[in-house]
Amino acid sequence: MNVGIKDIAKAAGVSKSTVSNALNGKKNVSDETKKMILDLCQELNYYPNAAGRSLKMSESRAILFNFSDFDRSFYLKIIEGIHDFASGNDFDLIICTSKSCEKYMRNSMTDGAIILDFRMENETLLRVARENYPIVVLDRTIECPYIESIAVNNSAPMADMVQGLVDRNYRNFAFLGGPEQTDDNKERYGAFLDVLSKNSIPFSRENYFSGDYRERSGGKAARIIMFMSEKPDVLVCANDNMAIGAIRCFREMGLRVPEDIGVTGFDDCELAKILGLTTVSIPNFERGYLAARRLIENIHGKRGEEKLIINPLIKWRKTVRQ
Amino acid sequence: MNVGIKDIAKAAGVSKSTVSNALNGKKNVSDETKKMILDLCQELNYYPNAAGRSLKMSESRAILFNFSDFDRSFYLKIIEGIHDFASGNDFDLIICTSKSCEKYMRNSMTDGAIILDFRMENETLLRVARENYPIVVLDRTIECPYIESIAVNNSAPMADMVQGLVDRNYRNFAFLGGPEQTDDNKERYGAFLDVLSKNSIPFSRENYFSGDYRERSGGKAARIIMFMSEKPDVLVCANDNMAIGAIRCFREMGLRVPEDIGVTGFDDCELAKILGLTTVSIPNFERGYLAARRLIENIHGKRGEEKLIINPLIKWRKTVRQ
DNA sequence: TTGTAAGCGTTATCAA
DNA sequence: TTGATAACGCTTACAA
Repeated sequence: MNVGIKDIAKAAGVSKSTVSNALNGKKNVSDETKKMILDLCQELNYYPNAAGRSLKMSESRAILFNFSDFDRSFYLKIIEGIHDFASGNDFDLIICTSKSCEKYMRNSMTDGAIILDFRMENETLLRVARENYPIVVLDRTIECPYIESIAVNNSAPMADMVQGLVDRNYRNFAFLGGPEQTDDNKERYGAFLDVLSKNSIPFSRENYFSGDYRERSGGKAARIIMFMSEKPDVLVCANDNMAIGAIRCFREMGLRVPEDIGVTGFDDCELAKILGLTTVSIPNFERGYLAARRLIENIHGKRGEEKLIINPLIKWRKTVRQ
Repeated sequence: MNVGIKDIAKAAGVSKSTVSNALNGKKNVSDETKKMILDLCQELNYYPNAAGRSLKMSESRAILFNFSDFDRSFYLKIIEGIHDFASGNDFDLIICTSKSCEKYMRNSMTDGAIILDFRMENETLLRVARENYPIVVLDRTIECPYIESIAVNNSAPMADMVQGLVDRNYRNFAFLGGPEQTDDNKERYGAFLDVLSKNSIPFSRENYFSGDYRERSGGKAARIIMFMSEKPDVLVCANDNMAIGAIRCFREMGLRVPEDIGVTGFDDCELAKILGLTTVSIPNFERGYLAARRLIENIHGKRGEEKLIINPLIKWRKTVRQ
């Protein structure tokens, strides 16, 4: 149906092997024949079928990136970082958004994968990762020789930020968490609790709200807070999107930020900059770039580097009082 | 290296065909054998190799999306729309960011493609599109039975918006264009010129600035405008990102928007909402959704539907005077 | 320098 | 209900 290697062979009056050799720059083919074949490929508009090729070769010079949350625009920055390193190193990038991602990790179309999807299960990754299919995870840590992680240090900056809030005289804290199984959320919440307890500030579980990292769940929490008799004076959110949702909702309902209530986020997305949200800034382009570099090093057989940890900075802006 | 169908066959003591039949739900295999095979697949952690399969089948139930501009976060919305329809119809979505995209359009890993990348050449698309590889383009129109387009009506809303500016008593216009070869830009600029000429408002080519749709080029244009002796009273931008870049720069340099100069965009991205940018609102989730629907209809052989044109609305916000 | 033939992991056809 | 075999498009020994 499509023009294939054998069509070229026929048209050129040579064998398939010769065409293959010519195309792959092997030296056992005369310049004359080679030129003829190359011209013919152009003319007949031939393009090698990668399925056939990678079936045979089991290497593809391509990597896979998996994500599935479209609410968070920092994914674009990560993708850009991955793309940047990969294409600079002559690797293609394929992005997969579905759970059927497992299929693409096993089909010899890619040589390794970068995962940033909390719905992806550890078990799946452990099943798939192997000598010649390394994986880099961006949102967790997994003990496995073929899985590396580029971790973001969540605890330290969250602790510093909460301490900063205490120093700014906030005393009645609320926390809006993300999906509870995620390491991100655990670490952020853990650091938050630690600092409060270190400062002997009580925290009641009633002031914990459960969200899903999406803007909508920020609004939901804000609406509940509006009806609390004793309102918290600051809402610490496990990510920016929820913080933004909360701020919008507070303002719509007439609560001023930061005068009536402070709000903080985590991520430093585009909107955070614009809105002046106090938050923790994760360098996402760099994160993607480093992930791609690690993965490709692994694909080339370089193993056992030490775990990379990225240390984000706090951006004090105007959604908390000075 | 990976466990394959023949390993299962061997372990089960049956033939490859039987395993294949069992896995693909064919009815010519006894319940007993089937269960045994399925259990074995679980246990041995077998996963069919998609390269092998699609080589044989030349259909993959997957579609390809191509883009390459990471500055524009509306891509995420489009991806979400595509993903939504595709996964609802049991198609996988693969996203490709590089020019090597052509490779993936030809490798039988996908059944069709959606293109939104102005660097992709028409010629390439014409070469690739065929009976069983339909394409949907989102940023242009191509005459070809296998290429459909979901177009955004650029002219009408741009014309209405510029007329609205005239009605608001703006008289000295500047225009910041995108990449000049793109249809988007041509139509937006064309409509802009039309309305001015209809209103007998002169427009000098000196007031045309050339950009690349990225934020940075908005800043560049703004800086030039700052040094013009006779400043325009409104800057019409071919997209939001450039408008945002321009506004930031104006404000940094002490020019007030809209008091000293009006600014308009095109897209209605997230930031536009926050910043109160007057712009044209393109429904991107829907655009992606419709593109996926069209593409999958085409894959199923449904051809010759009429061209879809999306009509965006104008959002009058606060970067122009009332 | 070129060609022949085997094999990568599947599915489809047809015979048992 | 099952199994043997050919085929998909490609690369690669190895033979010519």
